[in-house]
Amino acid sequence: MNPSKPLILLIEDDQQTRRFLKTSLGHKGWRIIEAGDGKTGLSMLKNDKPDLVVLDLGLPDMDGISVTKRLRQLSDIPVLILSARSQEQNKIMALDAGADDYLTKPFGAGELNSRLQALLRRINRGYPVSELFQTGQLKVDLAARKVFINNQEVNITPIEFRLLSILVRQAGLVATHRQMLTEVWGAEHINDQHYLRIYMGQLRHKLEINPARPRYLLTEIGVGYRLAVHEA
Amino acid sequence: MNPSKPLILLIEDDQQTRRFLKTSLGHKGWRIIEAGDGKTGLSMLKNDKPDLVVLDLGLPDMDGISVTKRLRQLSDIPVLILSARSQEQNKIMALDAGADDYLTKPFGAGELNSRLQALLRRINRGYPVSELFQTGQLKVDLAARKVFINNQEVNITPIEFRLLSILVRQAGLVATHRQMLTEVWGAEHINDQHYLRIYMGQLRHKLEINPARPRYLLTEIGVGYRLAVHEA
DNA sequence: ACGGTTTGTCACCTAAATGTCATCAAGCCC
DNA sequence: GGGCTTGATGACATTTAGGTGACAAACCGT
Repeated sequence: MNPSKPLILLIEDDQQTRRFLKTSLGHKGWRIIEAGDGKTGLSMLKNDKPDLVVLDLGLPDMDGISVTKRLRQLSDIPVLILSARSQEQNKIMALDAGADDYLTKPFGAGELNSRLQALLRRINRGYPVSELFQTGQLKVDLAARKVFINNQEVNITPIEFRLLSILVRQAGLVATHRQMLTEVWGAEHINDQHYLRIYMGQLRHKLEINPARPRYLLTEIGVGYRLAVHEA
Repeated sequence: MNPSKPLILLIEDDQQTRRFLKTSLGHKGWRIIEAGDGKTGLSMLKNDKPDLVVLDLGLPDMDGISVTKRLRQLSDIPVLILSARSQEQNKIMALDAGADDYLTKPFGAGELNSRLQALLRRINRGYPVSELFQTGQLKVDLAARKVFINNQEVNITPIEFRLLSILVRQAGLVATHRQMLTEVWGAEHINDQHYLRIYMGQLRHKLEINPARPRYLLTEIGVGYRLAVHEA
């Protein structure tokens, strides 16, 4: 997490909106970095690690829903969508794709500010700051995004890591198929349990001594998966 | 936190809105409990431990902002505000008082559903707590889906677990054939008591020292089954 | 003690859930 | 641009659980 003021990544192509937000949010105590299109936005997400993303749906290079999904694949960061489209269907699609909030233009800077604060409140409560989780010979550092088995770092892909962090955050308890699928792929993939099999399989391959008899990543048939808690 | 469907506490005095939400959200897989005023709502929060609160701002007994603040004092539960007032100042006040989202009437059930899902996604990232039920040498952790006998974990199938949870939730009391059959197999299987014999038999086999003389899973002839409550 | 009723156990078969392998397309890094 | 990594997808193997019928045992009132 960043030093004092929270950092917003603003992905928006319209110059006028950008200026408006830059000054109004700046006055309310946020730091802001900007991207004019989806591609730039996604790469800035990786490099600058902002605390929040404000995303305009109407970008020149990619459609907003895709950007949202991509953001979700890359991180758990809160996303607030700005859009001129006020039809319910647009909102539903964006929220189901993983956005946290949806605000239609025109909007007031005050409301935006309060909504961003609300998101930040949520995130700061739920998230463990930076702790090393350990069970048996498996160590996971959520903040640093690193995984170790027998003190050896293991290379983990984004999707694998997101699945693993869900399991870590509720270690010992069951993460349901539904929960894992919505958090990683979005609500519309609730039935794609196939995905889970594939990626849980890959995780097991990387983390388990004998993937066929897992010690850490346990299956709960008909329900989901569970990370076993062992002594160090 | 209930393992099955998320539970919404709806605090709303308008009958029409209540009916509308009850049916539309019900169809989307939520369970709903209702309160007609702020006082009732706050007490239901304590007693029923819902997963989310949907709060109308215009209540008869207290103003909505106070209810929101009070909710926040009592718990971290996500709160979505419904209101007829669409002025920015109202939204800001509600959000700053601790609400997570603000939706103005009229709104669509689809959008509300997606917004609630989004909130739930966020909250699920906290650490759930698990409660341990114990009777004699039998321990059951409903959240973790784990069962222990003599401190040894026992493997339990989905149907077995569902039956066991029914018995745990009303430990000491009789669960009728009818209740167990409808909860696990659905109302149309009320007469298939054969199922119960099979699976209760399997449970006994796994949990009882001597399945023929059960200490935990007792038969109530002609009525149902009962989980015996013993000292630790 | 007896017959009918209720409950428990066994073995088997099938269907469902899960896991694995191979492949293809897209993005990313030099 | 070319090699490498990652994610998505389909086909197939494997494991596990659920359903079913036959039969044995226990229970209950008379």
